[in-house]
Amino acid sequence: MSKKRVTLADVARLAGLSPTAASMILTGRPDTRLSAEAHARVHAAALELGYRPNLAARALRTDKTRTIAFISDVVATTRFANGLIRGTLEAADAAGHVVLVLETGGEPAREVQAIEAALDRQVDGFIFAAMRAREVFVPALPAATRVVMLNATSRHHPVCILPDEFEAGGAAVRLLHDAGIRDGIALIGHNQMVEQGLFRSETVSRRLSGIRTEMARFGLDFVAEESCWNWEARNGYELVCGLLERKVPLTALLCLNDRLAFGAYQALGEAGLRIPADMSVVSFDNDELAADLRPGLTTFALPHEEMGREAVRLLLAPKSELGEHLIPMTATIRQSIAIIGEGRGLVTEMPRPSRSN
Amino acid sequence: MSKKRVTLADVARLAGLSPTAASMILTGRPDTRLSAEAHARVHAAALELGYRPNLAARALRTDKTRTIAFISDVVATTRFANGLIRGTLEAADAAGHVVLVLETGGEPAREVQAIEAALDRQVDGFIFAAMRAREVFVPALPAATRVVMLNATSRHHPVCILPDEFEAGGAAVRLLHDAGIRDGIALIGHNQMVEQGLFRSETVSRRLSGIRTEMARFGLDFVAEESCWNWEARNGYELVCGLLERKVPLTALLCLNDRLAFGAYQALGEAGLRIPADMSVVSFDNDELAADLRPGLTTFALPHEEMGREAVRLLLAPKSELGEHLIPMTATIRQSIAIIGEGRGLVTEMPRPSRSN
DNA sequence: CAATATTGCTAAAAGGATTTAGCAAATGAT
DNA sequence: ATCATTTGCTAAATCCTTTTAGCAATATTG
Repeated sequence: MSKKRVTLADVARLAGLSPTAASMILTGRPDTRLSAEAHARVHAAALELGYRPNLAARALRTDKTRTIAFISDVVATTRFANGLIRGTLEAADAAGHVVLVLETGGEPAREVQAIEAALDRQVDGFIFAAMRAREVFVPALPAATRVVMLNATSRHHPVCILPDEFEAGGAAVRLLHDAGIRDGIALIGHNQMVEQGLFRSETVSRRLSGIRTEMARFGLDFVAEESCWNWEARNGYELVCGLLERKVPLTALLCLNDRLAFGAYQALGEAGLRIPADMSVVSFDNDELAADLRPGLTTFALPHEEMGREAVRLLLAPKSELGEHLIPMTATIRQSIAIIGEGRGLVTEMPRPSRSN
Repeated sequence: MSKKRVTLADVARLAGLSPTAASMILTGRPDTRLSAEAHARVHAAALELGYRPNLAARALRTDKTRTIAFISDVVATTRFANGLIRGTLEAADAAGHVVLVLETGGEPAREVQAIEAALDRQVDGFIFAAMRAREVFVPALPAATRVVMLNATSRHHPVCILPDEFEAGGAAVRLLHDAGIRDGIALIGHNQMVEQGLFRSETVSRRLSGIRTEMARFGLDFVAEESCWNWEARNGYELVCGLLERKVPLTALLCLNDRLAFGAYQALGEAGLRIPADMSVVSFDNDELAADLRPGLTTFALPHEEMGREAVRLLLAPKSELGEHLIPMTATIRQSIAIIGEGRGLVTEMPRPSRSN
């Protein structure tokens, strides 16, 4: 009938024991010498009263909150890197932790604020996530703070998680090669600066490096390398229109992301070319879009969800496992490549939640 | 040099005052009678030591954490309702609060767990969000708990925020009417069950109701009402292919979401029909997709971001403002309607973050 | 049997803030 | 000069849990 919260003292009283005993039993201390009967009485009392420990009080004493701070530029608030947060939430939940999500828009001032807000709340660790894999500036933190960089790197925090772009780049080339394609392959979205790792994501330069390495291994050459700065649908459209106008002999398009590929689809459609009969297309990201295109787009997914899960695992691991953790990118095979050889890394498509409003 | 946290006692000591005084001054109590000099000394000391209050300790005493629980089915982890969380984070940040994000996948068991995890951490209030606006089951909560339903409703929690679908439905019809279109309007995605509010989102039934009311007001009739259960691109494609086969005389397609519209684009494209010259299209959602289509799709955006902000405002408002809070949906005018009259509610398109990996 | 170990449990302190009750000095009223 | 207020500040209690140190009773050992 009383409106107050049930406290540990209440449980102890009902069990006829001291709060000390109740605490030891409920927190499952190993070395305690309390009787089996005491255990039973305390657990029964806790159940009967519906006891829930006050985590603020516990945090005050133990400095542990079972709370993780997820600090990102725009991960939670754009659709792009959504899997990162999905994986993080899922793994945190499984580990009995909870996630404080803070977005900074990449602004250093807000970043500092976010970190302070999290520190004030005694979080157990930090995950710094970035929408595009990149070096992220992390303001100074207390020495012992546990930190994992997710889809990001940092000079001061060596534990980081990245997609294995080099391998995926090679795999994309293999997919075309296995399909019997030898000539007329165009690279869509190449950019000198990016390739040299000067701008944007460091990982994309690895993707390109993987592509070139594998092309060389097979003795293949690009018939064209179309460069652009942004990777939007419009850019893909314009680049492919250009190629068609110049009558470059094309067999396959290796697009650096799905939006470029979407633009390519539009250009090819308007030119009356059929995919994959007249042209094969392969791409990266596995955007939601890729499944809706006609025909479905074969593309290498960024393993965001898996990366998020791994971030939580590393953050809560007993000792930190330093270094880069590369997560494999798997191909989702659809119908955009005229497959002659057998597909590798084939993944059946996952059902997605459908939407109605 | 010491590694320990700076505590209020340290500040008080440095200022030559009691912790009581320091607390009163730093929390900015109004009625205190402490001297101006004392204020100055305490603030100076806090600054010098870099004092940050321990929120766990404060929470223990005051039961306030400046933390909000955002509990949703799949909002944070799908791209669809992303704006909800963006708006929430933004407004919470502005109000000096922090957001605990918990996803339940809509499973009642996980919902209960999530609520308990949040209650254990003494959150100041709950926002229950749903991907599609719908009645959400909320497990019992302590009586005084502050709750806002976001894009959702609940029998027990009267404060809710919904998009103004009725109005938007009418506005979509007006857009076509203003463009001089009188005949050959097809409704794509109609569904009897949805319209009666029996399934899915309650708000979509309002959207349909707004559409029909406005059609009636103008004395217009649909030339066809194509029904389907899912609202994916493939459904739009199939429905429009069907209409074309049956040679229904079409002028405009009123699609119930952008994915259906995307499918319609594909079907029209394959049939060699041009938008908007041969066919106007209008739709709902303002999916990212809508901007990438050729031509750009005119569509009514779900005001998710604004809704998220409003949720925080209502949650933290001094007294709860009961009832439904309808947020207007604004049209983003692109090129998919042959505009003859003048466009209303025209919104220039916002730049979106571009993406490269 | 006396000395020692073990068992089963508890009192009290600690963690860091807020808040209630109240003290001493200065000021004002009579 | 005396009593009542006001001013400026503080001691101590409180929130709830964990943890250290240790007590009393029983069991074991020499």
